[in-house]
Amino acid sequence: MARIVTIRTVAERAGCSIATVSRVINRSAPTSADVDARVRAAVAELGFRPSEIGRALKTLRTRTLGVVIPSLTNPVFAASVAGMQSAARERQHTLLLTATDYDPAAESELVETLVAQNVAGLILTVADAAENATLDLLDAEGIPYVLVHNEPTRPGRAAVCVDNAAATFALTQTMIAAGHRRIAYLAGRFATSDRARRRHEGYRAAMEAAGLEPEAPLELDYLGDAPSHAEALAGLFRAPEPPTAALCSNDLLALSVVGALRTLGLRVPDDVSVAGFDGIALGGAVHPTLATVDTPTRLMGEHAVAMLFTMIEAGAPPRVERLPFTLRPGGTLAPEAPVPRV
Amino acid sequence: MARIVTIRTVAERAGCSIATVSRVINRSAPTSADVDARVRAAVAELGFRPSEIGRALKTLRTRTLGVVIPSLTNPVFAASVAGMQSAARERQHTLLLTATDYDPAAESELVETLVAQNVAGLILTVADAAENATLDLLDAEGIPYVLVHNEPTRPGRAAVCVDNAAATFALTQTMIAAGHRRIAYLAGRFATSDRARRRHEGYRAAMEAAGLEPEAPLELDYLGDAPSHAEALAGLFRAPEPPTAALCSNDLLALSVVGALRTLGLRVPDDVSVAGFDGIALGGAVHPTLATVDTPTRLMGEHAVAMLFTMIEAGAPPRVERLPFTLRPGGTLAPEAPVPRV
DNA sequence: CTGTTAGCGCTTTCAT
DNA sequence: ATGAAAGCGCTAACAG
Repeated sequence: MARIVTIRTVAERAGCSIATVSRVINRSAPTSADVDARVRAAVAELGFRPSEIGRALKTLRTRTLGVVIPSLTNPVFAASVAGMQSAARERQHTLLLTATDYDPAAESELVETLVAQNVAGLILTVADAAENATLDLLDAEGIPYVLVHNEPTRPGRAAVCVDNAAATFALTQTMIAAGHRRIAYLAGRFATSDRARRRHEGYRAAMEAAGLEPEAPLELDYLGDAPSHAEALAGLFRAPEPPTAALCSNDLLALSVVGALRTLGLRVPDDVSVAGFDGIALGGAVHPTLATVDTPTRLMGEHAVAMLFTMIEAGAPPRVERLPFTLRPGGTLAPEAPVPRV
Repeated sequence: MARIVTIRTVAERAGCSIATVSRVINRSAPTSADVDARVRAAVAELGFRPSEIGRALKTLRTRTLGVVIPSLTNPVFAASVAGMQSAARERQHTLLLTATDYDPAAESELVETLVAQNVAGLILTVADAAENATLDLLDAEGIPYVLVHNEPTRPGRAAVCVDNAAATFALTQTMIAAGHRRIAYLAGRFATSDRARRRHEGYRAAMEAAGLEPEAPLELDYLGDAPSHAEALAGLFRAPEPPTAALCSNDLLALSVVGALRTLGLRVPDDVSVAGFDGIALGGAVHPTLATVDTPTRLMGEHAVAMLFTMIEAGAPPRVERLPFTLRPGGTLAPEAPVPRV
């Protein structure tokens, strides 16, 4: 199966030593035009590709980046992995991809698996970047890594993210400016997303800055289907003074909430406005379009790889790169109709 | 950096030879309870994880599966990769993920990269499974691989897919039963998707079986945005006798087409019915919901891994596994209103 | 400019 | 039941 043609086969065919073959292939030392041509011919004839394994064992360095994300099913992570893949390919690297399925306990196991493969570095989105034994381990072993989406609170951790609190602050302000006063905050599970928590802080700050009462966050599982969300939302939206708007901690949840509200007989945005967070492509394909915070998800993946390489190759210190976000208007966010103000 | 603790470190600590450490770790030969305990203690204390590289070099076999897909941005592929990842993890394997970005020329390069990494096997979705030099190469080298989504025409190629033609045949019949007579077929680029071609065959067969005139397929790039699609569709739908329904070769395209039709001032489904293919989750989240062929995308990824393992470990011959599909009704598909029939 | 050789971490005979 | 030693494919000293 696998490889039968090794560097030795090539050396024999070219009539030189394996060291010379290596030199020609990697241009790691000058070689004569003569032997150079013979080696290249032999390589071509035999269809030789040097084994990454052999190289890795010698150099203790692979051309592989380990990736740990919660799930590929969320387009946000799919997009950032797409960015990583593209950036990694530009640098002749490949991605070793793993997913936790939102199980924080899986993180350490997956990281160990990846470390055992001698990945050159890691890119990960974890449940909680603050309290994380796995990251401590990587720090201790000096293995370079970059967080994506996570916005680390403690210094010394490299990350590519957006300013989550500032973004929800701005989004909440927009909703308030549209006349909304009772704005619900619906979140994915806080336990598996420090993003959801940071985003809630921005919401609360904006509410308080406007002299409004922040609602207690309602935690939903956005992997759940719309019917289950309808149940969870029924109490909130059938109360005497229901919210006129809902800020959701991510787009997938927001889309599901729109469906759930319809199930409850509420119109979006006429009865309830909805906004999300992330800016997934499909938010623009639905009708009405989803109002959201547009984050450069794919770019975040690309930048994470770029940053990881500066750490690996130039020994750059960890830093946090906050990419710009924009508010994306959408049909799901309307002026609060019944009692219009300012 | 990487690993400082090797099998030798463990052997010293446990006071035995490295061979014994290996035996204990892999249970590859009986060991005394005494040394067994010492080795395990040493492993735990030192935090030792055997290097996959060292193991791979010796055995010429990694615990890694190579994956080649067109793009992670399409939820269909993201879902099948999610299935692969989960199935691979169950078997202590990881995925080496690459994407072609719909460039068929990239396929061979990526496969070579993966083969150079000594992957245990490959799972791929290619532009065209029939004419494919890369697959011929894998066949020649005897490297096990399984296609996903592709429905190979030539025997001898392992694949997990659905019966694309049968599915669009059934879907087209449903549209015809709803009274539609002029049904357009909108496709992603045929050149990069043998699926789109197979699906068109089913459409044409159903139209002809009903004595209707199949429309020439209109090729669209579903990575294009809705405005560009609106232009492309304007001619077709502003003709004197426009189609009353559009069958799209995939869901992402269908969602985009729904948006484009709206841009043209056409209502869905009142003026034009739309159906897709794939069954991506978000088709159920939009309003109206997308009528489509529901394919078990994630399951296809899982089955592909399972099949690959039977080939790797049991030397099972390549076979084609066709998974069941279902027609998913949706709000985008309505009875043809103006002239209702049967 | 080129060849020889050691050795990366591990598994696996072959002895004992 | 355990150890010694070879060797997987490659790179990098070191010689020449």
